[in-house]
Amino acid sequence: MEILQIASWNVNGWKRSCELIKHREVTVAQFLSKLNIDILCLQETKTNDSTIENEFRLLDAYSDEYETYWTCCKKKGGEKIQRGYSGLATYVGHKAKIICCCSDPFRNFFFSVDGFSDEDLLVSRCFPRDNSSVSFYALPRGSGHISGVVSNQTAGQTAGQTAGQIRPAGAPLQSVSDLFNEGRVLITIHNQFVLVNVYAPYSGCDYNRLDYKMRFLHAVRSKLLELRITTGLPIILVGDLNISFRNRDVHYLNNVVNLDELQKEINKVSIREDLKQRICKQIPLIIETLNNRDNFVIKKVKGENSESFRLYLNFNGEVKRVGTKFTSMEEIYFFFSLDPVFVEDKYAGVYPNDFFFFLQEPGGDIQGGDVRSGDDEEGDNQRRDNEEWDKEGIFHKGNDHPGDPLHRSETHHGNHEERDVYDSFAEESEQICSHLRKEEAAPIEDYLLHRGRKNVKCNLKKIATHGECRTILCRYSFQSCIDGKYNVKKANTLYLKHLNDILISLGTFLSREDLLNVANAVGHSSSPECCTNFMKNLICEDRMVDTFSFFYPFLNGKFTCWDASKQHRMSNEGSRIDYILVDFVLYARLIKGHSHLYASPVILTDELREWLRRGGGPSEAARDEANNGVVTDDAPNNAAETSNAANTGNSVDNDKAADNDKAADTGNAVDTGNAANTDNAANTDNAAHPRERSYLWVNSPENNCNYANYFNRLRKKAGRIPTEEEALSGDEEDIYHFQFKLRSYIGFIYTSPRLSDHIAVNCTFLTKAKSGGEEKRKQIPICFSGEATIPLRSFCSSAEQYASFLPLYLIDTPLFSGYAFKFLHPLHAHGGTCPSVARAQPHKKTSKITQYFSIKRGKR
DNA sequence: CGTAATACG
Repeated sequence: MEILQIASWNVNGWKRSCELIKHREVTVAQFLSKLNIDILCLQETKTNDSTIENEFRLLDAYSDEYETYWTCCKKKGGEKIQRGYSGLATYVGHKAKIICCCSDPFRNFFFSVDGFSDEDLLVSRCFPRDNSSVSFYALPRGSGHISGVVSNQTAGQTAGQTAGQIRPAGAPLQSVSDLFNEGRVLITIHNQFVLVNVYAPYSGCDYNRLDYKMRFLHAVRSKLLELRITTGLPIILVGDLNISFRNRDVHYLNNVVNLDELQKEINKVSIREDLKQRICKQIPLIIETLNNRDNFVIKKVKGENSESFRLYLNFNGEVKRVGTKFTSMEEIYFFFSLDPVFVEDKYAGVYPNDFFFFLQEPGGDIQGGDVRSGDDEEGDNQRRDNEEWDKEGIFHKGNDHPGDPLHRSETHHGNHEERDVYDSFAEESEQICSHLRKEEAAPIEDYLLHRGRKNVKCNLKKIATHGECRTILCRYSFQSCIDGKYNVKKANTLYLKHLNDILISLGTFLSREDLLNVANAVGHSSSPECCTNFMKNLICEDRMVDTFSFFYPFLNGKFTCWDASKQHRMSNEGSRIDYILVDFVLYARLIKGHSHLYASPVILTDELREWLRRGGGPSEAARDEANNGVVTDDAPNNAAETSNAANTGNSVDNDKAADNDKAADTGNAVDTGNAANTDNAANTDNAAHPRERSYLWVNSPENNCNYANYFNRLRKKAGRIPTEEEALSGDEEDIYHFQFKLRSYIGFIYTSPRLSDHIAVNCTFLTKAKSGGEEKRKQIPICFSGEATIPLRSFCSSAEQYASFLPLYLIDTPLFSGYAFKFLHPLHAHGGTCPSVARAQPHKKTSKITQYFSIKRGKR
């Protein structure tokens, strides 16, 4: 049973991290083989083209054991090239055979297209959570004109803006590709999936770049939609998304609590009755105090070389000091004022809230250029030259799809919503796929279109005739925010740590467990709602699986990133912003592995060391676990373990096993309302199943904290790289290598904080479906796009099933891609390169590398 | 505080 492990890691400068890794492992290849990583996706490499070319040895960019793909920041803010910023790399081992690669994903995306009308609409779907929508239009050949796109060269000449455009001078409407040019997306297409490596922009501590970030994210989402359609392959989206979407994805003290909600839902919080009453009594006073800034008394304290601020609050005449110290007045008001906080959307009116792309036969009037081989960078430029740029730059506001108002009510207790989605999909998908196999497409199509799924609008007349059209236009629209402002803090909300500060000053003392219980019951992520909604759309609407939270919905304290400047890794005060999301189709191939292992950040505490040495555990529980196949040897590659993992019901495609495991997780879950579970897991000496006890012990908050900072011990205060004399003690050596002994299938790889302020996240797949192989694939190749080799017409007539299901993409995305994936042949799989995406080559050991990376920097 | 170029996370 072949398995494939993918890891994603924000390395915060690959040059240095790589150097450190090589100091221990000699080569990156050895590091990868030690961790059984077949594909390593890196973010924040901070490299540039010339570094890759000139210092490829330093970066281990060339090896016999893998290929490497790179993208770098081209420029920032439309200005000069910023070197040493952002940048991605994907290291691909030979096992994960790559078909092609694209480092310029938005080159065929447009902000605006003219020459189509509502009558051309095939089908559209609105996603009410954030009012984003996807629409397909079937256009007669030759219609549809790219507009609103001004190349950089002509931008200066068209400075006199058309009426109706609010674009400030000096902010030319660029092409989509030119706007997202910071080396943040790297796509590799493999035999069985498309891998999208992403580094989402950081909003900035003052949310200065939230507008850019949201537009970037929506662009990525529209690219995912395009990739699903044009490749027929499922997507694996990995990387640093700079979003924590659940309350559990941020440290409990950094959860945001709504005071009204806390008051109303106090009974959901498992804390002592007297504490509940105390809190409920004090909330009105807190609200009253914080609502009037006259109650804020702020004192400036001069330090030796810095100043800090202290906060005193006037509680109805009683003045109490709150918290310790703060860095600024603004910070205090941001945290303690109950007013909502908004930030301006600087892009409002500058860029339209639409992304367009075409699906059509080659040689059409719009795309112009002929099909070229992937490594011909001129093709792109020629295509550009042939295009008729509309210098008016008119764009349309995406208001065609009035949907439900924003904000669907949602609870924040785990991710039940996502689970319901998965469950209902799995059932329905099975039914429909079996129907499809019998080639009875039409009734199913009718069924899907007519079953009244709301938010879907379709034009049945157009659908009936769209085979005659030769161009399909796809439009992704989004509502960036309301009234040109993003809400980054809601009214009546406080960080739990600040609420705690206030409660302390009022004489109410909550224990760590109490606070954790408050966070789990009514806490919210501190990411802005527009960001969490984006993630929820990926999961609930596009139905991707967040591999970590899906398998571990209730774990607390599992983070991928910590603020290095504040040494927060020591206290495990972090956030989970690095993800591996997969299209639902791949869900059945994920290897869950052993429950405590894919929580994985296993650290060598004395107890665990002893546990390992004995091959048993702190109890019969762990021994039981060990006998069950816990890896204690140094050769996690051995076949026995692999087949064990794959066949003993740990693989999720065995429904029964999955249910059992899920049940175990839920039973152990800390938010069962039992406060004792949370922090005292290790000590809980109840009658729980040994396996559960072991699980609780390994995943207790104490251990989480240990995991988080254990490798700090490797941190040497003196010198950047330990010299030979500083060679690590046997103990540390032990510890270092320990992380490679226990194999994690889905979870985290707790890399040393010396390497990066992020750790790596990983997940593992079976490369072949388990149950007796797949259904026989049809010899109908799927790959069509602006530069596809398959004319849409012939495609439609020979694969009318697939074509007729195109609209269903919107109605049931996983069904669509599941069908394509299961039954049709991706063109890429046998055709070598894929013309629609091949735009970059693996790094090669040659003196002239740069030519392969100058895709977007060619002449315009 | 660390990476990298003098900003950014």
